[in-house]
Amino acid sequence: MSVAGIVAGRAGETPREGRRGRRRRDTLAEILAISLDVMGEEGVGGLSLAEVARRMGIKPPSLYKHFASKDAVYDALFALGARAHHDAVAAAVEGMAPGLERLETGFEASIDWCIGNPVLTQLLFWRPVPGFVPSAEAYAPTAESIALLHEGLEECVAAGALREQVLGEEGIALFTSFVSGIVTQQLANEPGAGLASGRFTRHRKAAFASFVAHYAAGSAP
Amino acid sequence: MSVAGIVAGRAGETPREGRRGRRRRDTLAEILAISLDVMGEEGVGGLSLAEVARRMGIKPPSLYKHFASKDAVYDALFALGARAHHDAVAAAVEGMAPGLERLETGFEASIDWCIGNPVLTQLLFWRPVPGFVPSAEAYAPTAESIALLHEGLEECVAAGALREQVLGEEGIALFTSFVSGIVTQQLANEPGAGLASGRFTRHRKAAFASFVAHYAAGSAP
DNA sequence: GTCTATACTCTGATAGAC
DNA sequence: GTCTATCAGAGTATAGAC
Repeated sequence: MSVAGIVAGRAGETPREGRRGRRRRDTLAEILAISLDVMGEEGVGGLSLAEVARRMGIKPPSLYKHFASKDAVYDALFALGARAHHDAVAAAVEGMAPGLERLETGFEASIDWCIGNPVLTQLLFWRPVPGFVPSAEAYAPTAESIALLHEGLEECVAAGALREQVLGEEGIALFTSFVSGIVTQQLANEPGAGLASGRFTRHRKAAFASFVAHYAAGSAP
Repeated sequence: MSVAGIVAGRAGETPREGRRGRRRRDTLAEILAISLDVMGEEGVGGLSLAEVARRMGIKPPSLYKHFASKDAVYDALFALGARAHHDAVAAAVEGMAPGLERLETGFEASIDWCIGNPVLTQLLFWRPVPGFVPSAEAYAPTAESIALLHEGLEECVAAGALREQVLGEEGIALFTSFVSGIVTQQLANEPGAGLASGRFTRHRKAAFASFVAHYAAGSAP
């Protein structure tokens, strides 16, 4: 799902289209979508509400009818991103039979979403905004993601595919670190590349294989 | 080595110490050290030369006698960080016998340095500063680090400890991604923790073991 | 919900005296 | 190398009319 698709149905809209001559859309969603545009161009920490207002064809004070502060915009984007990421992974593994294949599908879906949503990924995983700390509500979907992952690991253990050790803190830490590492390296060093062509994402299957090799039932502890 | 140690011998100096009453030190190094302080407090992208000048007890224009622009400060810090990181890893493996143990020592040293220098790590690995692109000179030590890593992998292959496949792009990508992933997760989610206590760095040996398990000679391709 | 007007603070950077 | 003075601009946020 694209950035625009996450926020609202903004696909096909030209950036400089005037506010008046446009079909009525949810202003709140538009603020978030344009904020993402600005963050993509100026850096995640470079969001300026004045610039957002400029692009919307309104004056900065008008934005404060929708968001109490700049951090409130960040928080809304954090919540939205965490939710979208979780939903993307959950949707990808939905209906699959338990086992390593399902686990790998989730692994891939997570990386896929991050590469497709680099701005939100940076906000979620890198915390590049000085004073901003996400609210508990915004952070909530992350716990769901961890639970989903733990469930997937449990299935693999139950099926005899992975050792029990993977269910501890270590397994979760390694799995998320591997995702984070591939995504971070890719976005930092080769931002424009796609999932298949990226110098790092290209080897995501090898990364997953490493994880499995370490925890495979029958391998050394 | 501490941040202060990297830049110059500033250990034990109190932050508010006046400029006049202090033993003469290299102003250039002091600018960089205080810049790191500010970045640590305000975020990497939140560096303000005015704030640096304030803490040094001088006026902002004076800084421009040493650095042509704010990006020049970032670039100097990038160069310094890349060099320090490389040197830390090189020093750790210096004199060790070739093999997996040497490789793991480098792996650990890299993570160790990053956790000990979170601000420089963010600058080097996350690119959180909007317009800033490091110069070729600043970036140079990174190539040395890659060469050192490649050398270490070659030794392991020669010794029969790892499969030849590790020498391709994939091996380098995975190794650096694993380091980056553990460090990123640790710094983003539990910034204050140390190497041994961190929820993610605590499992760095398991991450290395995963890498080895995947490429171990005799394991499945 | 939008506007005008405004208050306030901060920034990076330059010119030129000393 | 330091200063004063200054530019030229950005930003967040609020008050209050409409």
